Amino acid sequence: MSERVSQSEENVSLRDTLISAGLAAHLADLLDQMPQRRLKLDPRQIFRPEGFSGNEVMFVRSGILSKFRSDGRGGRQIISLRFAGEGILPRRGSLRYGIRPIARSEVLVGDAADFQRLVDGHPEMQEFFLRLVERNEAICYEWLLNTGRRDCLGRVAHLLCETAVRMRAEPSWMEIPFTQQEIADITGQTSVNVNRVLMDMERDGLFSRNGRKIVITDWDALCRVGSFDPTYLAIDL
Amino acid sequence: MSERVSQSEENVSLRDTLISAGLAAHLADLLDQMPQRRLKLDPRQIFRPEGFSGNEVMFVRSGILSKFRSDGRGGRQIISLRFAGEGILPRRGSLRYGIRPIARSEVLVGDAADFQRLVDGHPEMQEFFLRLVERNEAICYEWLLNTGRRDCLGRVAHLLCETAVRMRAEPSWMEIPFTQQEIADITGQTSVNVNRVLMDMERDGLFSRNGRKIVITDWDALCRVGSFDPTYLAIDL
DNA sequence: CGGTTGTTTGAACTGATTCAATCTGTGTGG
DNA sequence: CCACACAGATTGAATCAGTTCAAACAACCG
Repeated sequence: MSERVSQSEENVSLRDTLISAGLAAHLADLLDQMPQRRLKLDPRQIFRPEGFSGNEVMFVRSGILSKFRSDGRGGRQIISLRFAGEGILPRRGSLRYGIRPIARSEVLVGDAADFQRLVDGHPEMQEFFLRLVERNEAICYEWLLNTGRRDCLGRVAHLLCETAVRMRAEPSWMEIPFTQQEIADITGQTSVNVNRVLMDMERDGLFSRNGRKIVITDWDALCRVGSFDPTYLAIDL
Repeated sequence: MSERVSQSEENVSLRDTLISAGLAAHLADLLDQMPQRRLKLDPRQIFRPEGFSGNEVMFVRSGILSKFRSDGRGGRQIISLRFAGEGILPRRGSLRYGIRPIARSEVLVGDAADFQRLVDGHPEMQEFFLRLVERNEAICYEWLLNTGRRDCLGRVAHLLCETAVRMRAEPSWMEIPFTQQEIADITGQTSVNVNRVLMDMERDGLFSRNGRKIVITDWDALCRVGSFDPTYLAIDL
């Protein structure tokens, strides 16, 4: 599909990221030239509160955005992630979720109407975004299986695998972008337990850690623990 | 939006159901006239196994379809439901989930290509299905919050509320279409616990039961327990 | 240096699972 | 109409995975 883009590279252009995600160059140019604001977001500051208008497109240039919902009692569930090159499409009405960057992120925000015009005019682009929507649906189903049926080890392992693939991490290592609290918010657990799971997995020889940086010593075993099969993340078939 | 269609009525036409879901009559006619097979499905018989081709459209005329995934060890997670009038759109490649009717169901199956032609030719129809896709995404997010953050009582209450709305049940009562095992498969629990939750809720005066038939005595309280807010299920805004 | 944010650890607790048995309702065939 | 089979619902007891609360520790940053 696409050549590997280093995870450490901070200044990839949106154009390049879209192209590496499978969009034709001339269409990526069109999106790149759409009227847009470029915003730098500080990590963990709420960018859009729950209930905000969905009348805008967002593309992640670098970093990670999360969609989240809060339950009544201080809890928070992260329901979706957008890595660099991925986007949040417009929705009619208001969003039922909030948007919060995970790491320091750069985002392009455009007008829903402009985006709609572009997509309507280019069936190939429509096709591209349809695929992304399908991919997001597949991810959502995977997460439902994760929170619904897998045990704590499986949940975290699956998330790590998915993250490694979506970040296009080097085969051997990656910098985990999440705090343990965020891993808990994604997998429906508590940070305390996530911590214990991470230590268990390290003890079991799945990877070794140094702060957020982990060296995956046994990728196959990690996939097995998380029953992870990456095919659902592929965009080109 | 739409007039109430009785849940007991078995022989509603797809056309009517689509219209009541918000599709213009002449477009509903077109879908109705598309080449299609009509199938009657027995409850709980797997209709499409996991990994089946996604090269077809399905519309539920009556009954309920479920998308499910099995974990390795006998467990099963239901990741999505389609009630009468709802459909499963084509996907490129193969499905990562299986399809299984909940109740006795009648389904229309058409060819992906035929469907695509229709949609491409009618922007209004495209708009309609886009909205349904967005609705399904909203439901999926709601389920993630459900399995991830709510306790067993909240999960079941939320499911009951959602089901009542999507079945267009009478305000006062409904026939629960699920076995307790299926409720467990949806909410990420065990059937034993679901049973206990149901008895608790009955004891708390949220509803009274007679077999699968429940009379909801306190709808507001049920909504509160499940922190259910039906706006995400609306199609027309 | 002090403040802040995130990680690690322990101990007590509890919500939910597991396993196993019983009960109930429904449909089938004799 | 009864006997039987079968699927689903109900119940109890033991167990355990994961939470809760609280405290200590580490890393980072102005």
